[in-house]
Amino acid sequence: MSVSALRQEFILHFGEMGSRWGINRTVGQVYALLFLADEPLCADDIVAALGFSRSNVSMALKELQSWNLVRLRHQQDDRREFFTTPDDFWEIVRTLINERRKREIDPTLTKLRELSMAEPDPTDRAAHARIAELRQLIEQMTRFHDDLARFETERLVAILNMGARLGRLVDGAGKLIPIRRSKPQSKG
Amino acid sequence: MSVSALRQEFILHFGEMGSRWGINRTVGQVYALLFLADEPLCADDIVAALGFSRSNVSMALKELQSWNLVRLRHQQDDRREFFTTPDDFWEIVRTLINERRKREIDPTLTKLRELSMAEPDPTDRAAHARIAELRQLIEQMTRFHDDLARFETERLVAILNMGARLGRLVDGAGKLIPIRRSKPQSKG
DNA sequence: TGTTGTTTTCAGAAATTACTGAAACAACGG
DNA sequence: CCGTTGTTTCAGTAATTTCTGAAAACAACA
Repeated sequence: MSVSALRQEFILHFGEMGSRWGINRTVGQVYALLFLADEPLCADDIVAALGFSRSNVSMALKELQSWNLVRLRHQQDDRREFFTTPDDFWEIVRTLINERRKREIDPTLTKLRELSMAEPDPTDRAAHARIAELRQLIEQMTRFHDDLARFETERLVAILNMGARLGRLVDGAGKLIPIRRSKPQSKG
Repeated sequence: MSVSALRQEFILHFGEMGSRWGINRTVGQVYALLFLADEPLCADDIVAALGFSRSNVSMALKELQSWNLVRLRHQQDDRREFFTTPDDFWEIVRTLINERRKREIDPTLTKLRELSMAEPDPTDRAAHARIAELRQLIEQMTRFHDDLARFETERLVAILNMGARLGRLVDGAGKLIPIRRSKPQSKG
């Protein structure tokens, strides 16, 4: 299978960026190919298009599945497995954020909770406090993420588009400006 | 220099997570050590604490400087360079986001802009459209980030703490709900 | 200028990660 | 049960990244 110059360049870019994104070249290229593909592809299509070994493609697909970045499809009267990426870009964004959080943040949060349990040695007073502060910061951010993740896409996009106007909700000292008839609130 | 059990565990964790975060073990451990340190450390302190070679520590410090994650300090009557991490956690968060964006997103945005310039081959119509859509999505998100990045920390934290209440600003169809007496606004 | 204390560079060694081909495995139709 | 078609596993190899020690470069100063 031949790949147009446009696709080629996109695919190669994803391959190169892969290492920065925490995936390898093969995974990056396979994802890019599927992302642009006009119809679902099977493993051998991918081998034909990219020239990796069959087993490498198999590994890459497994990795992409573990990231929830591809969907598996079966076609009528065909035993082969076909793969696509979701059509909805916002779904892809959500998936990426969730998976990265799972891999890059959650294990550290667990560790920080564990560490801030134990009563510190007197010489570690400051370090212990700093660990607790980091834990609180991460908890605050993940709580925010949990809140946003519940919104439907429309609402998220609307908030995104508010951009700088969000600042008007809050005064410079971090106090909420009352919206409609709710009571003013001060921060923790 | 000996390191307490608490610090040790924190440092080892950062070393292990390093590869997921796009830095290597040495860089992760050096950062963790500095993060918990009660006072600025020089390169030899780090060698003594972690047991890496002097040159490896030098590389790691250079890498951390390229990430803007450490501050360089000089002490009275001492030629050596001492390093610290910023005290302000939110500053660290901003730095991390900025640097990751610079490394993981901006190059791709540049590439996508380049690719969506060229007039596509007829067979690439759909792929071209998908690239353009991806470009727009990333532009929308980076624009949002630019907006938020201008806020002072107080304001950001207040927005973070609003969490789920942000959803009330916007109705289910993505329309802004008028705040106070401003005119209703519709999106894009 | 030379001396001393420091940081940086760099070529190669060590460790890790990515990739391959061959074999094992699974599902299905005769 | 066998053969066909497709997927996965795995041991070994290739490629890449990390780390080191030695040497070079640098900066401050007598």
